[in-house]
Formats: sequence, structure tokens, C-alpha cells
Amino acid sequence: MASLDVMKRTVIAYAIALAAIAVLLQWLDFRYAARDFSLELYLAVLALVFVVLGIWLGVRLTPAPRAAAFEANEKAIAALGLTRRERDVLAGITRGRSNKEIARDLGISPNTVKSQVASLFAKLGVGRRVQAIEKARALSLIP
Amino acid sequence: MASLDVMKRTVIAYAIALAAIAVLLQWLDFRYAARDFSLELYLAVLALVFVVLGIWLGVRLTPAPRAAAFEANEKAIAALGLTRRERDVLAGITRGRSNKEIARDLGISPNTVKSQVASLFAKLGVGRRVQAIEKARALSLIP
DNA sequence: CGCGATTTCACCCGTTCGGGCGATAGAGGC
DNA sequence: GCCTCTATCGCCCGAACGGGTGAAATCGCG
Repeated sequence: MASLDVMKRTVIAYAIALAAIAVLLQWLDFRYAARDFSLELYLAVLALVFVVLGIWLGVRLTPAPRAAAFEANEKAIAALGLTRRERDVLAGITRGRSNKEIARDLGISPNTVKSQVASLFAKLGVGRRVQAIEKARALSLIP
Repeated sequence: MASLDVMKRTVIAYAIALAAIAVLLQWLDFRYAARDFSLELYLAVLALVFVVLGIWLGVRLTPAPRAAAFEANEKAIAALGLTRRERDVLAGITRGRSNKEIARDLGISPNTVKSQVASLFAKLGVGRRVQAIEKARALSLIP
């Protein structure tokens, strides 16, 4: 919904930028043919324009890849001795699910989830769900 | 501490890049003098090189400003109609504090905190603290 | 096979949380 | 003056959470 608008605006912006570059190149050719400026000046203008374009592209394009590229900090997980199931319940907690919902998700008893949440808290050294999320984020256990 | 290393590495990288550009320009001048290629090719190469440089610069420069500059999304707060106190308790929730602790922090009764948490949840359309944090983060109400 | 770690589940108990309802008091707008 | 918004607080109740203990079943490794 909102991302569609952003996408459309980005595409339109790209189109405008490309059109502007085409016009600029034509203009440069014309000016060069007219021999009003030195070649060095053309090159400098070209360089400046394309550096700016590049910076703009870089700023525009980076958020998506940066967001996409996350991998769990395996070293931290190993250091804490987090088991598979504890990571599962941590994921559930992070998504704001209740113990009962996590139990349904994993197909186990709510009592079991409680046990795993307790041992997870012990390993993270926290006493509340929100604190567990904070700690996990600080350790790059979660995005 | 760590940012100093990053700063040094960035400065060095810039210096290398500028040196490379100077060399490239000299080379381009030389090739142009030798008349081995057409002007259009020079321009295209120049454009490509500087676009890449610009993208690199953009990627390199954005993280620090983006991380440093966070300001609460006042428009979203206004749209939701969040009051001052509701923002206070939201901050407390985000920091993993219990209602009782938030009450102590703000110097009010736990019952009052409960009421404000309830109306905060209603405005955010959530039913649990973790979900409130998720929603607030999605709306840039919190970092 | 035997041992340790993991996973699973149960029960009890007290605290915290969330929903709902009502009430009072002050600030500000009409 | 009246009305709305906000902040404040109280009470009741059920659900969710957290702490503690114990105990099966399963699995991997030596």
C-alpha cells in the first residue's frame, strides 16, 4: 500500500533524472561543437553532475539492501548457549505473541513455552519480555 | 572509540579516491590527446566512473547522519492524538518498565498508569506491550 | 549402552497486565 | 457558565506472566 506509492515515486524520479541526463548530454555536445568552453570544463561539469547523481542513487538505494541484509549473530547465540527452541520462543516474543499463541504456533503445550521462556530469560539475564527483546536486539540476536 | 577508527578509515579512503580521480583525469587527457577513442566514449567512461564514485560516497556518508538524526514523528503522534502522558508511558513501556515502575518514575499512581496504558493501546490499536512497541517503531514514534 | 543436554509437560503461587466502569479536578474553548 | 479534554485515581475481574519444583521422554555423543 504505502510501499507502492514509494515505488512509483522512485520510478518516476529515476525517469526524470535519466531524461535530464540525456538533455544535459545533448547540451554538452552542442556547447562542445560551438567551442565556447574548454574540454576540461565540460569534463568537470560532467563529473560533478554524475557524482551528485551517484550520491543520490546511493542514498536512495541503500535502505532496502541494508534492511534486507541481516543475519543472526551466531557467536552471541553460541556464547549464551541458546537452544533451538529458546530461539523459537524468542522469535515469538519478539513478534508480540502470548505464551499461548507461541504454544499453538509451535504445536506444544503452553506450560512448555513457559519453561522455555523462563530459561531464555535466565540466559539473557532479564525478567520481562520487553527487556528480553531489548537485550536480544543489543546482541544482534534479532533484527 | 570505534567511531574514531571508522573516521580515520573514511578519510584515508577519500584521499585514495581523490588521488585515483586525478590519475584518471590525467589518463583521460592523455588518451584524448592520442585520439584513440571518440569523445563520446570518454564522456561515457567519465560518467560511469563518477556515478560509481557518487554511489560509493552516498553509501559511505549516509549511515552516520541517518543514525544520529532521529526525531519523533510528530505528524504520526498528532494523527493518533497521543497526549503528553501517553507518550511518557509509551517511553516507559519501551524501556521495559512495569506499570508500577513507570508510576514511580512519573510520580503518579499505578492505577493512573494503567488508565493511560489502556488509552494508549486503544489509540495504537494493540492489546499488548510488545505490540505497542512494534507499532510505535513502525510509526517512527520511537527510535 | 549410558550419560548429559534438550525437550516436553505438569502443578502451585504470587505478580503483572489488560478490560471495563466510574469518578473527581483542572485547563481551555465557546 | 457550560462543555470537552486531560490527567488523576479507584475498584473489580479475568487473563497473562514469572518463579519455582519436579519429572518424564528424546536425542546426540562417547
